[in-house]
Amino acid sequence: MAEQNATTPRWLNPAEMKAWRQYIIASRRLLDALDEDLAAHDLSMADYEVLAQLSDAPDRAMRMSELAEVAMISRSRLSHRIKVMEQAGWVRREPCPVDKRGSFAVMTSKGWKAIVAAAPDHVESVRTRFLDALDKADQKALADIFERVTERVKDKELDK
Amino acid sequence: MAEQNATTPRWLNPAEMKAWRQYIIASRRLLDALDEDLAAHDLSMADYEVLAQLSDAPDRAMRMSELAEVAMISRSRLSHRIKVMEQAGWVRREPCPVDKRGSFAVMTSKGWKAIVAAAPDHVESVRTRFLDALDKADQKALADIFERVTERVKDKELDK
DNA sequence: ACGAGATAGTTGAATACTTTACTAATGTCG
DNA sequence: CGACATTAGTAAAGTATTCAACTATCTCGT
Repeated sequence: MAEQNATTPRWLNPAEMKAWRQYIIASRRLLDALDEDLAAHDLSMADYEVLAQLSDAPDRAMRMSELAEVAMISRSRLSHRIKVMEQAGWVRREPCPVDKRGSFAVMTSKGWKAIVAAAPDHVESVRTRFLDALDKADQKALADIFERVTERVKDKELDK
Repeated sequence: MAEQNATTPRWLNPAEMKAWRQYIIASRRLLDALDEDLAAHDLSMADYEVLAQLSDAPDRAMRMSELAEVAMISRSRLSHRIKVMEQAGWVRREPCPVDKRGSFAVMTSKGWKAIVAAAPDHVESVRTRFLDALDKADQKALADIFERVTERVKDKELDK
């Protein structure tokens, strides 16, 4: 249960409200737009992230749990997605010899082709829809701000 | 189909990469955390947004299409959500007398109580997890940046 | 006034995701 | 060693969301 805010809540002042609303609205639009762009390659942002992480791993193989972790999705969800990626021929599973409970997701050459085909368009989307709106100072400011946000979110995570 | 990037793609340089990754990762964590916080009130971010928008409308009533628009979800999705909110007794539908195709979503007093109960906790979440990481200059910088992002995304939307 | 197209809203089916529970294997601590 | 808790991964069931019709109404040009 959330803590009781017994005291009068401190509503957002106009500047806070503007920062929050602009951020949250732009982010939704941006993410939707990036998803639309990726749809041309039959990918969602989540699937792209899974494949991108996998393609960066040694031998383009990764344990399921670790892949779920770095792609920031649940194990169950990853399991489902890998099932459909397997059907698409982009990935196959291999048992882990060391830990017999475990299994690897391994990217196939077809999967590699898929990510290589999608990546340039995706990067270009990120540029034209997001990065091009930022000068160098903005890049730095954003990186710093969201690094702090990550810290805060993580901290609060712990004390629950 | 996406435009062909026939030329060598311009990959992200380290500063660009950092801004993008910090932003995207922090945002996912943040949104997940806010959703978790709202779960204490049986709400998702999307449902909260629907109710918040509705509670701000004159007579706490709004046409379905307009509500979908401002809450940034599809009409179909809104239709489904309103069905469950109706079951929860938070909202009821009323036919529009002027346009007989149309209908209003109207917030009930029970729905009002629900949003009034959730809002202070939610605002507090937004503060502690996000706004508290920003000083006044950051607030301004963020608002400006994401205003530009919204413009860019909207512009590209048009030329497709 | 009327017919072609647009709009509002909903629905059912398909797909995606979450939750919960389960198996099998591993770690751990007396 | 050997019970007990923990971890890896999956799967079934339940819920949510998208997609593709579909109905009813409205708009507009002629």
